[in-house]
Amino acid sequence: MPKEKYNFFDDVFEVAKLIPKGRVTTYGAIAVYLGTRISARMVGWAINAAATEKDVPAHRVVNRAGLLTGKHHFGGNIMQNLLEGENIKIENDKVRNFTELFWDPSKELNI
DNA sequence: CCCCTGACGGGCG
DNA sequence: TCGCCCGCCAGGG
Repeated sequence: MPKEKYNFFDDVFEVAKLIPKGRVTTYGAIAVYLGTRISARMVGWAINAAATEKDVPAHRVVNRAGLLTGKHHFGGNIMQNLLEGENIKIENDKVRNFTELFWDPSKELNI
């Protein structure tokens, strides 16, 4: 508990909360926003833990292809259901109009 | 210390 | 867009 080794966990956690409703982002975009020092894989690892322990809209985070890679971890079609509840169309486990719905933190937040 | 795995991404064809 | 290969970093056995 004295050691805060999960610093980047919290970083991903904050960024994920900033994702606007009805928008999606990618693991790589978050990694770049945090400084590239962490790989996109670590972002997925972190967001997984964050979503489990915190209330993070992890369903708005998909891979670069717009594929709902984490849907299996949500269980059933929970992830797809949440996205469709935000007017995001899902087709064949992929986000429809992904490029338009894509929300880049380092571009939109400009930090 | 070594090896494998993982919600990934980029390059190439 | 898809398939294949490689680099990325941390954790578990």
